[in-house]
Amino acid sequence: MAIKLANSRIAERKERDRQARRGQIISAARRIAELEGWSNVTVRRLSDEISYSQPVLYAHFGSREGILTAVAIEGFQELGLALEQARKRVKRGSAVESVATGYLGFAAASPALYEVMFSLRLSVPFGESATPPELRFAFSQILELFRGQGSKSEVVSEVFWATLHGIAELTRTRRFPPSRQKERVRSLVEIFSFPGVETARV
Amino acid sequence: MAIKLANSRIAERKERDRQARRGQIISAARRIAELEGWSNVTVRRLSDEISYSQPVLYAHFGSREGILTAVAIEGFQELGLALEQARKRVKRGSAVESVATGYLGFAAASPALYEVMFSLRLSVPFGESATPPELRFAFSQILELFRGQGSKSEVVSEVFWATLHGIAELTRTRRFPPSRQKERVRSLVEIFSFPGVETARV
DNA sequence: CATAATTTCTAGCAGTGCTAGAATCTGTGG
DNA sequence: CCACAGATTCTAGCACTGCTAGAAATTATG
Repeated sequence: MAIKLANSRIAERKERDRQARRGQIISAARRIAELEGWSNVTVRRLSDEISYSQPVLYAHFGSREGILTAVAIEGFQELGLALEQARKRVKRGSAVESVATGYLGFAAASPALYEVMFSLRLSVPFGESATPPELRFAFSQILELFRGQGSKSEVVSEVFWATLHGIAELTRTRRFPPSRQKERVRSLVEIFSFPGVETARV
Repeated sequence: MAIKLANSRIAERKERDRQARRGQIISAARRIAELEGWSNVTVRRLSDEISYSQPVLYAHFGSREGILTAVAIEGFQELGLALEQARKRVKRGSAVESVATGYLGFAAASPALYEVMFSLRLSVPFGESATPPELRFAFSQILELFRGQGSKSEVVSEVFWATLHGIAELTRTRRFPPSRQKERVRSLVEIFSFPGVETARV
């Protein structure tokens, strides 16, 4: 018994170390990507940053794409939380406006993170069951906004999300000048304010 | 004089050959990208396809990215023409609907082309004067749709474009199931039909 | 035809993602 | 404390990438 307990403690410690290293890799990847772009996130570079050899990274993530996917999922987690906050504690204006601002703020604050979340196409369609729960959670925050729209709510949510994504992407890739962003949000909020949506203004 | 004329004829022929080869490269790149993805569009592969060595490609485009940029610009040209057609000969429904359908049809028909048009960020912001005219032309087709909106027309056009781009991207990267696309377009058209926009239905 | 100019190719560099097999380190029995 | 078994980590290398200097071949001209 004592042996088994000692064993499990060692196993736990190993697992902790493992998770810590995993976190280091992901965080190094995010940092480099945000500062120097994803093309500079190479396996060799990451292995230097965490002072391990390359095969260690492959033991963790299987491939370079596996690393990017892990970062992307972390990003969806954070986006979901940000949208949840924006929706729940609406300070001024409508919930739609709050979520829109939160979404675009997220994309603008971490452009490389946002890029990896949407540039690499996960193999599984969003509608299916194998979709990462982090992605579902983030989208559910938008769905919640248009709950009162009956059967249309899902389609309206999709179009709203598409608009936010479009603005984020066209801003990130410099097709939109950043100067008019506030006016875009105003226009977007106006467009997506139907009866039944929480649009009460203070 | 006769010599000079002969000279210029030779020069012309060389220029023709040059342009033909340029076209071959671009078209090979498009074909491979559409069939096997952009990661399979390598300089070596292209040089094989056109039966020339690699340095010839660099003489034409300077870099791999130069090739992709040339393809992207060709794409904007075609998108602009497609939108112009969609806007001018509106068969049934509103011009907004026609342009939306045309836009999404273009993106769905040539996903790799659409990808390269927006994934690689050209260095120059869209608003500035150095923007490729092909891109300006394409956007002007959308601007034309909301001409009657006064000072808001530019912002509304941007948001409309963003929505189309968002739907196209989220569909391409499998976040949206393709099944509901018609409903999305219907919802989008409803949302963007203000007074003053050509919304006359047959 | 010989020479000059242009075009094209060969061969190679430095870097990439990835992996097989060697080396090392860790925990456990005596 | 030591020797061994198993897990962990590293070294060294493959096949590929974008790109380019200098050699070779082709073309046009006196």
